Amino acid sequence: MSQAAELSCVCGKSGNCVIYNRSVCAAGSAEDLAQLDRISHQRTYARGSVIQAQGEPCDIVGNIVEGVVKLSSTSVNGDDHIVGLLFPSDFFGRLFAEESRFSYEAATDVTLCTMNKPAFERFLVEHPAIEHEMLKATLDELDAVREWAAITNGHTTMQRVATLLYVFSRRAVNQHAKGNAPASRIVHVPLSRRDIADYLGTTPETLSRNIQMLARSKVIRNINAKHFELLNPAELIRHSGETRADLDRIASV
Amino acid sequence: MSQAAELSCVCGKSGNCVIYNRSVCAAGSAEDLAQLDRISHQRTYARGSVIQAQGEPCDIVGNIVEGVVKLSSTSVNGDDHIVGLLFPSDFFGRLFAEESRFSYEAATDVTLCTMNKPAFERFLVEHPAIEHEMLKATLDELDAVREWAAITNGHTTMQRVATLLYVFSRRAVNQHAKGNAPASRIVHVPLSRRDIADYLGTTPETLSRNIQMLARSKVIRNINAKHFELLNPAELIRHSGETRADLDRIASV
DNA sequence: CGATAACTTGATGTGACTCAACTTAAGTGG
DNA sequence: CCACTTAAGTTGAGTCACATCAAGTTATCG
Repeated sequence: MSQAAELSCVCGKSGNCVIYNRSVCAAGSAEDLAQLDRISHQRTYARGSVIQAQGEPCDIVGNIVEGVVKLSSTSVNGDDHIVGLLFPSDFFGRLFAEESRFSYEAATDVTLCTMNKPAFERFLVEHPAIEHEMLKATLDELDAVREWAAITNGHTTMQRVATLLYVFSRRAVNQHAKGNAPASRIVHVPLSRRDIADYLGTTPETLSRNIQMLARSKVIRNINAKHFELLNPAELIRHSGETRADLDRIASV
Repeated sequence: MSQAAELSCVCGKSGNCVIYNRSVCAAGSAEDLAQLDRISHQRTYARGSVIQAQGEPCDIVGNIVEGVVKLSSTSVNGDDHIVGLLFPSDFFGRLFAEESRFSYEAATDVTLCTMNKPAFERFLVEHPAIEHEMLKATLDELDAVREWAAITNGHTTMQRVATLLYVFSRRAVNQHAKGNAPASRIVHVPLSRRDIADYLGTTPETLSRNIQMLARSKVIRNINAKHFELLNPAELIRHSGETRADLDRIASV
């Protein structure tokens, strides 16, 4: 937070953007970025606030600069379901549609680089190279969502929990360090138990039991509610029911 | 089958394509279509045959002309998971990637309009308007996959079964008739029980029990394994746990 | 430091998976 | 074209993982 606050907008031509080299903006020329710079500006949202409500007309899109945004669907009987998590450099918002079928909510305090949706849509049509990047990114996202759907559906809660923990440990590495660095021993999961449960398709109670089970068997150690120490990564992978290669692929998206 | 066999390719300039007005080709000019016509040709696959194996390099893409293609993922322990079903006019294949993370298999006998992948990719880059349509279609698909993920995850098997039956009844209507015609009384689900189970994230046994339960309570009537008569649509909707509006939206994708 | 939310732990009921037998449908070759 | 074979679908019994309800414990924030 403190660091991101002093940075210019994501696509700023000054080039000091934290996520620049990982977002779609990377495909644009200096002039393109200058143009994007004009239609974008940074905004912060407190944890829990709604960025875009389900079914509401959406007028902003953009990139996550910092924090985690949850993409969720609330059914008629009131239970939430998280269908996606968005991390720094991920694009948010629903292009080319009147309204969003899902709600975008700040799962942590977040910093976003927001743009007026119609303005960005016009920009895309005028810049096929960047629209091409958007298409590629969307195709990757589609694969990732399907992969996650396959995981949440065919596996036990323990397998999902283990997968999530391992993927988060890898993702943190992918974002901070470069190359194929080993997984950090400390895993930070910045989500509440309820959000994790909604993402994994289970309840906070069952989730807690599984986490404690992993802690009792010395696979992880609970530092606090959102921090874990990875004592036995190999065992964690075994619990996930996936191969290491698959897990690393999921984490890389 | 018999009818599709005598039709020219999907994007044929002769304009007698069955799915033309629903596929991305609709955005192209006459010249564009002629160009597509040159790189595409129709192929048929027998039920059960693999169009594109998981993890294999993929060299073809295209549109479904007739039949149903299942997009599935096989995990290490061998159980299949269907992450998507493709119907006539849907695009298949993984653009801009070396290999497909999922396998494409013919769930019924299918007729495809296939194109050489690199050739179509080159075509897209040269035709931003059509690539724009691809992006919109992909965004729609992403929404649909997420919506389905939310359904399979938070609902009981009965709710999923009811949803599937209702959506299939609507989808058939959307494809054959035009406008907001009432749902047909006869629902045709051209998939095997195993495929349906893999799609719904359950087993053939549990699926069968739920279908028989609906039949016993006179909500549907089993004509044969793949055909059902809708005796009480309102009850079916009630069993699905969704609103009618939501179901219709799902079916329209 | 007190209040409220977040998380953990316990007890209990049940939906759905598993293994297994049976029935019906779909191919196949003589 | 019909017996034979094999696959597909249905039904049954038993078990278990997980949701639910409820109480207790630990964080978090004013």
